[in-house]
Amino acid sequence: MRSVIRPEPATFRTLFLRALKKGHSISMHCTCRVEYKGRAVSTLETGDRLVIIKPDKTVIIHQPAGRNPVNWMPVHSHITLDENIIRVESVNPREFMTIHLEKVLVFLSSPLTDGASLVQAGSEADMANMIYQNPHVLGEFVPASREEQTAYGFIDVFGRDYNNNLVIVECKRYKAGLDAVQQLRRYVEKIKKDKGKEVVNGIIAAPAITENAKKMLEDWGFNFIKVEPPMYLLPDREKQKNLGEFFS
Amino acid sequence: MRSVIRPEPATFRTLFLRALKKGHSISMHCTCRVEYKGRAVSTLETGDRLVIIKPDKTVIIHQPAGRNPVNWMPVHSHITLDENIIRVESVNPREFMTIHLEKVLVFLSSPLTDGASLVQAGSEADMANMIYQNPHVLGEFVPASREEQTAYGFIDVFGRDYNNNLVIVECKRYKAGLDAVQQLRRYVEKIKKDKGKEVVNGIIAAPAITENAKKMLEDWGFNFIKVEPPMYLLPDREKQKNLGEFFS
DNA sequence: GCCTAGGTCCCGTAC
DNA sequence: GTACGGGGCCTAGGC
Repeated sequence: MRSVIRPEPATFRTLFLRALKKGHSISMHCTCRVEYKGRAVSTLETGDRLVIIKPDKTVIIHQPAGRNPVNWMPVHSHITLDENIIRVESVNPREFMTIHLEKVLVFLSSPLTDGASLVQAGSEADMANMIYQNPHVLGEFVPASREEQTAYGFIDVFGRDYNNNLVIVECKRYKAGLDAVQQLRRYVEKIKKDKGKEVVNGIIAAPAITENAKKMLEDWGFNFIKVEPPMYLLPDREKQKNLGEFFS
Repeated sequence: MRSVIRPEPATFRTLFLRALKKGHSISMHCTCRVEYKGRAVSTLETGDRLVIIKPDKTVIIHQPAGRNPVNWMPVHSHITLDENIIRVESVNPREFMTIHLEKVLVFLSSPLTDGASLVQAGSEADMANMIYQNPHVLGEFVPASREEQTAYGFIDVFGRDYNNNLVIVECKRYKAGLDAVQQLRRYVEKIKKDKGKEVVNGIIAAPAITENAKKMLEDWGFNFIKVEPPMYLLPDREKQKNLGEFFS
């Protein structure tokens, strides 16, 4: 572990290359200019920033404000140090970044070890599971399959209503917008066409829906049902994939 | 500017609170556990991470791998230190995060000053500008308005073909997918309906298009035209906003 | 490798 | 404030 304030250029280069080679995590506060060329082109003129280099060769540059990095390079980039210039290169997508160091204010490196991974609940998939296990939240709904792949995308939950009509459910963990309705519409049209069904019902299951989306939903004869995403871990039930039988 | 390896708890608290108060940028490598509750809920068990706290009270936590933070809190959060626990609270959206510090491996803070902002080219807006200034790239196309916010939505480029039919152009800086086609379809349908036009043509202008999207595009009688986003800064031409006249 | 869709998406912009 | 769409989006999951 090393931490050096205002290292001399030679010292910095030694520390930097050693940390890079050993796979340590590097954090440095520095004054620099950044050039990027790849999917777009950009220049960031001189200023003080935080530069992060991870053992997996991800490079992230943060200005002193905002949640998102101002510049970055993806995992598994190729990193070299050329005098006071850090050159970063990526193959796929093909992109380049150069960090022109004017001053290294602080250099810091440590061998961080982290075996944990985030355990999380409240996703759209959790919602789909919850509906599948508690179909009554959608009223007259009998679930049949979950996370079904179609040529036009994934369908969250599949089922029938009490009149035996097909029902397609699109879940959103947040307030549903126009895009959610379009997505549902795409699935319904595809199923109607492919299966030659006259009536296929569509449901948006979400905690809320925007005005415009509600209107478009009604224009297409679909329904919105208010459902909150479950904020707890559900018991893992084996996925049921039987669309073939379902349609027989 | 401070940099301390393995600070004592009391020392850490002093340094942390002082940096927070002074609006310095904090970067620390530490062993910690993280709990989050808000739009979702999550737990990240103990491991070594980089914790960033910015002067604008953004909090970002990075594991030693991957481009994205594993946990974060938005700009303008409320941050307090309670013994060895950093508590972070946000009002909108309402969320909470706690960082349970086990060991501070390195603490680092500096008063970073950065007045620069990213200058970038190659965006979708750049594409729309380029098409507006060089309409011949779309063939028989006469542009009329650009990036027009109308009751029908945000349409990239508007115009007519040589038969005087309305044309709506949707630009994508990357390969266009199903969502792009549906977006175009929505705009075209809206214009047709609201203006009582029989024929409204739709164009996807993008460097490429997926197979399924191409198929859906053709099903709806729209066209794809290959256009690359301009990777250089265009001369800024004043926006022409005359949709009202255009439709008269 | 491509395609599709989710994300504690973030972010700007128009209303 | 909400709504809508872009992003060098990133990332996971299928094929």
